[in-house]
Amino acid sequence: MTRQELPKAYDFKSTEPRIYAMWEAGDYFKPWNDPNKPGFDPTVKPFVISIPPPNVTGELHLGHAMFVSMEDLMIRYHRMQGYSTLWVPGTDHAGIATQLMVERDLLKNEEVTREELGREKFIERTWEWKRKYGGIITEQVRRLGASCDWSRERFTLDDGLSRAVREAFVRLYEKGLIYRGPRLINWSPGLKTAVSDLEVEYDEEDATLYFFKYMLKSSPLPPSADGRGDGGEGEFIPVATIRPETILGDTAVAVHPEDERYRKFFGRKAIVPILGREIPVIADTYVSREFGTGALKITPGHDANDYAIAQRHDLPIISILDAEAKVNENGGKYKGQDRFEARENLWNDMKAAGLVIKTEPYRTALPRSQRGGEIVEPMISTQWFVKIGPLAQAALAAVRDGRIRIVPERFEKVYFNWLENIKDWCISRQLWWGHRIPVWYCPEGHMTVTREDPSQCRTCGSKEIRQDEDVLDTWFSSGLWPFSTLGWPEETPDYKYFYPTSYMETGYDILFFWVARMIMSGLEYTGKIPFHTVYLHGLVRDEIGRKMSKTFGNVIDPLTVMDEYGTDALRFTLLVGSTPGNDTNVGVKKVEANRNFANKLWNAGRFVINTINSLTPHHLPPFSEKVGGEGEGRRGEGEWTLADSWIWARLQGLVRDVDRQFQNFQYGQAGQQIYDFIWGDFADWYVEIAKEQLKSEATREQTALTLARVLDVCLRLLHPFTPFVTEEIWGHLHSTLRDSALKEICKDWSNALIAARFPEPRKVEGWEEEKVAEFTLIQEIVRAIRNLRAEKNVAPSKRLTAQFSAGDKAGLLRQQSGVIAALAGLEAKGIKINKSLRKKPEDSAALVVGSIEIYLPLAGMMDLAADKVRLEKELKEAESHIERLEKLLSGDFAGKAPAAVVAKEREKLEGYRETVKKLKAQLKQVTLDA
RNA sequence: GGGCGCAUAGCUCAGUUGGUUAGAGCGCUUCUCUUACACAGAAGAGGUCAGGGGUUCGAGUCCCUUUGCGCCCA
Repeated sequence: MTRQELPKAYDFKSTEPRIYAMWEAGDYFKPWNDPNKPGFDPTVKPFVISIPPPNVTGELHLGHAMFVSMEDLMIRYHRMQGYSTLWVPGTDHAGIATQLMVERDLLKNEEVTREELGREKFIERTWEWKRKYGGIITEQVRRLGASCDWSRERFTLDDGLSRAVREAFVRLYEKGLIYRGPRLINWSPGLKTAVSDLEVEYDEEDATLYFFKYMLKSSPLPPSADGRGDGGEGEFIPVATIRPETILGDTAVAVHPEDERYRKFFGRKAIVPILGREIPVIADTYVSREFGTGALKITPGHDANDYAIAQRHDLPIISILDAEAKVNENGGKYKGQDRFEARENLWNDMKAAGLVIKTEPYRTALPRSQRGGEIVEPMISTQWFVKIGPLAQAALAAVRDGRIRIVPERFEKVYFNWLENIKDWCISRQLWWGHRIPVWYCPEGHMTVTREDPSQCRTCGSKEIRQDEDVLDTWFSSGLWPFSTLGWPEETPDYKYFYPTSYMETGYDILFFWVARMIMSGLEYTGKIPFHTVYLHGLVRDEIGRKMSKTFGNVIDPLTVMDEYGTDALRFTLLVGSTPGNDTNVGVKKVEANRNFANKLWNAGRFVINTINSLTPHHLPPFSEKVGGEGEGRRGEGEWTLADSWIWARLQGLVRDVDRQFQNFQYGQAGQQIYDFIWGDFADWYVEIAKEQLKSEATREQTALTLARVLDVCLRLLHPFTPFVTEEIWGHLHSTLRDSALKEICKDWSNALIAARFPEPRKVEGWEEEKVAEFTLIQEIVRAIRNLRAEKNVAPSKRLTAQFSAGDKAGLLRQQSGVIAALAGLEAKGIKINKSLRKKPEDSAALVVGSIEIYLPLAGMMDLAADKVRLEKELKEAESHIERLEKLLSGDFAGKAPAAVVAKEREKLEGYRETVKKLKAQLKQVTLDA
């Protein structure tokens, strides 16, 4: 049989698209138990994740790469465990972001604004845009290897999802949980829409604190004792503000009730500068006496705290700004001016009027629009709100009583804190791209709120109805995502079988925006939790922990990285470099290292495959009874070599560890351990020993068998992390095995690794510990010899002879002399192993490994002085260990620590005592020779 | 103001029921193109696990506290 040689380096470029196409064509991404197909078994437990839908017109960034990698890992792991697995993909219409994108494009290419175009035409154009660019992000998600069921892909503006949104809105309305009214909201003047509290960000910035005089109206009261406050002219309260233009909307000046400085002014009237309006001086404990001048101007129409004070004191509320944040008719002569322009002009006018005291630089947190970046203006505006209290209570209970688990746990506190202090949710947006609010008004002012578009007013029958102009917050529809994507409000087969979903995996930055709202919505509309586990990953930062930003220029483009190092390398970097809920720093150096790992695996695989290929069937002893059956794991007996037993024991230990890590969501740790095993144990040690074992007819086949089995398990373990390279190697391994003398071992393998079973932990059989200990001794011996060779600059090609004084380990060493010789560069025939040596070999350097002494003939390279230094150093170290252990064992430790732990330490002590004995003898010899 | 997180090798980070010689990658030093791999192999240097206190036979790991940095909420 002829096989084409596998290339020396793993070629991810040609492999990845081919493998992904194979998976898709093979329907591997679909749940094997499908409620829409014959033979469906409703008792089979599914595993379901809904993808956090990326912006439909967005482009892939590392945040996407992170969640796709993480969720694909979860999905592949569960799929390999046999769950009927569904990962629902889809995209979000992302109201503001998309609308801005299209507006910008229209302005740039056609010099037309959306207002000029008109609502209908603009929406049409946005759909066109979506059709043109909407596929880019999903293609990029595919490139990451995402094994989602593309036949179930959804979009938040789909007919079905739009129906879900309308159903949700109408239900809430009917329950009285949605209302409309004028409230103080956050207004984004750039976008000309209301935004929710969450969409406002606060950053410390340089600002100016303006100090001015609030003149008091002459008092009708009689003069006071100190002769001041006599109602005369010139009295004022000094006030400090960051936003002088809001003076135009002031309706009071507030001071602390116990503030002696201003006490005398209570009940007096102050005069609004320039406008001349009279406003009361009020007392409120909210005022901080320490801040500024201790007096606070109250602008209830443009400040949330002032609004609250105004409610308490029944103050009038004056709006002074319009939708573009320009001064309106309430601003007198400043009408029509931009808020910052008005600030300057008003201040100048006040200066001229002698009302100004001073200005000072000041640092404060300014509210900015998360999207537009401009300063958000609190304004009174008529908007739609969700009365969130009852929903929040249900959502709190679901996490409190454990129906929903948040990983890592500490985010539960954050979640509780937010929901306990939640405010009503402003859900209307003055945008065009989104779900239009399903409310119609007639000229009489009646509202009609229906699931189907009405043709007349429900109250008066008027046919002159018009729909509310606003659309809903995008997060309103995202909140329905886990069930709307499965068909809700219809009781579809998918909804009935796959809902509630299993995990919700996303970044902690949208815990409030999205996760909490999904939980509230899920409980409200479906009566069920939308998922039982929330896994939160951290943010991806650059290699030194800075947030990635285009303006800063430190953005790493995942597509470029994948072009350069392959998808698996990027995925492995993101998965292994992160711990739950913690931010992770990514640099291309790490990706490169993981590209190297993929190549290492590839080459180890290549070695195994070539080995199997070169087995000649007719030379083989009857082996099949060893191959199959339950006994295959028992590597501690019979013909298995020490290395065979060792690698098998280590592998089973790895499988147990990985299993445990996966249960605890420690994916990074699991990946790291698989990496260490493959590179450190399998490639560096077992493969090297296998080369020796393959030379001997007696051990050839069992070695090939072990190589194949260990590689197989490694590939299965690693597949959820690096699906492409593992699938590719496994495919070669599978086809090679099928045509080999070892075909028995792959008889129950699936066609593709993606559908293979994940390794399950086996019980320890009892022989493992001893074999691992024995092999560890061999490793120590080999390392000691290599070390000395390197120190003495012995050429790697130079084969040395060696004599061992091995005591009770002589048997083991004789048995393993071939391994030691091969790995340590010794001449196999030149190795002499005795229990003890009557006299020390001449011109030899001595090594001590525990109770074993090793003599290497290094005539001509001997440096007795250096040897003495080396031996003394080792002696000192061993003695310090003895001292430490003796102290330890003579203390309470021996009595209170578990027996096994104590025994282990005793054993160590014995080992060091042996070592010291040997070292001392060596030193004596060296001294004599010198 | 309230809450949370982080501080471990030159750099970036692992280290989850506390077990006694703290690990990896990158970087650094020396050697080697040994027929799986130079995207590699071998050897090596490098850490009082931020400071202090406590619990314990035993603390990087648990508790308290100080300092520095970051984040969230108000």
